[in-house]
Amino acid sequence: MHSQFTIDCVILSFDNGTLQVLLTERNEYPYKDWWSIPGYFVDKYEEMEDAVYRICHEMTGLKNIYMDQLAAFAGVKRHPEGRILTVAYLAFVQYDSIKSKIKPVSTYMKQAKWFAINDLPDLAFDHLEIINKSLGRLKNTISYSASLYELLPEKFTLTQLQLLHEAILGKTLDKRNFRKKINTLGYLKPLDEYQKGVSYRAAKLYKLDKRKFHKVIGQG
Amino acid sequence: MHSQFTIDCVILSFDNGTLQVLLTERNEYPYKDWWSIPGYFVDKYEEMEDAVYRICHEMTGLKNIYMDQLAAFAGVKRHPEGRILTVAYLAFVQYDSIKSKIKPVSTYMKQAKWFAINDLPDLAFDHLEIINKSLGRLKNTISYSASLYELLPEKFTLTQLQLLHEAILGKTLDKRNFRKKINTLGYLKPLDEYQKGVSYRAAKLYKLDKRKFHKVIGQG
DNA sequence: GCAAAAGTGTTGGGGTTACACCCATGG
DNA sequence: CCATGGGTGTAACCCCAACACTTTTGC
Repeated sequence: MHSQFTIDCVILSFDNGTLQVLLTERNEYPYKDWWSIPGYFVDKYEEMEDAVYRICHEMTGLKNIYMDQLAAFAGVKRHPEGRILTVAYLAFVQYDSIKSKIKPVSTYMKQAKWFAINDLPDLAFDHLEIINKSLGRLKNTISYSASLYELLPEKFTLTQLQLLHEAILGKTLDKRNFRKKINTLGYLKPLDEYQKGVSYRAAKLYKLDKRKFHKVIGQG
Repeated sequence: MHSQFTIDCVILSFDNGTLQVLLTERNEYPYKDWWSIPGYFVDKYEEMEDAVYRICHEMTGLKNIYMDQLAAFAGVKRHPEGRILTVAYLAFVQYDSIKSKIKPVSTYMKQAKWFAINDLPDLAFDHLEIINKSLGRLKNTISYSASLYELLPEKFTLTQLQLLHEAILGKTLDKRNFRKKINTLGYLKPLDEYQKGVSYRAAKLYKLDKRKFHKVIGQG
């Protein structure tokens, strides 16, 4: 028995210099065979915080990802079978580590697939609007949120981090200034490891020092 | 005929150096005779943007105030008669100009009254949580939002503006630095008018130049 | 004249911007 | 040896924080 509202999850990632969003192909009416952001009805006695994890898992196969509430959407005509309110959530995940795990558990979705944010298919319901709202949120919370680093591999190069910032902000940044700033932040740990398999000078790898991050951000 | 979700309005104001929130005394069960933030059910075919104005007017007598969506709240136990999701909205209004107009239109509320944010009565439902979330939002959006100035009279002194910032940020600010910063903003218009009825040097009055505000903020 | 708040500048430090070349690696 | 991205410093400027006294007014 479920309630009369749904949860939809905007799951963003970063690959190839562009932001990616995880979409699912619907296997049920309405909007059968359309791409949509993963979502479903909340159970009657289920807290939203629990529902969002369950639904994300059932629709995409992904587990244990951290989601933030984005907004409620309740346009009278957003759902063809009568108004259904949805609460949208936003999550960041790193592309590579979960690539192979993406597969709907529920038969409600046929498949799940990444799409570049600039090259989306037609979307079910008002899901385009929801995605656009997510991008605005991302722009505002950049650099205040550890979850930004969920978008990158655990070990990343400074160039990857810069490309991510550029993709979010929609403008190019100066390499030297970017690195200077990164240094002053104090919560990026340089590793004694380097990129592999590239046909040019291998870049140093870094990782987020979560301890220090929370110390620094907690105060600022 | 209404839907199965409600809208609740956090209406903030500023008077006497402290933030104030407008609460309504409930005249119906559940939580009859309790103080609550004004809210009610959305009609089945009513857009949220319309509902929020209607509900605000019916419960408080206030019209034409601008509201922003804050978040959805849907705790299983938040409503004693079964889970009811609410979408909370946030508005700022200036205290003096609407003091006399505050009176519920609907009999669903007995009265509406301002409370200092630091001295709230027990509240119905999860309304305390909703108010606390509003204050967090206010802190984050300070100085980016023209609606901040809805909290002040149309003509205000720089000291009033400073006290408002201090109330929101929860710390004192340096007078000279504050004024210097205000000057650089470029969207506060000094008037050729002064405070009246004070027993000390009368302060110059200012008002927000909305034209310039949108020019400046639109770019930054 | 006194109480109460208005109004006003300067300095030092920290952060941001603009800008260009050499280095290491794989093919 | 060439193509590709990795990595590095300095100077000008702007913004922010710290700090105290004089002015105006009503009573």
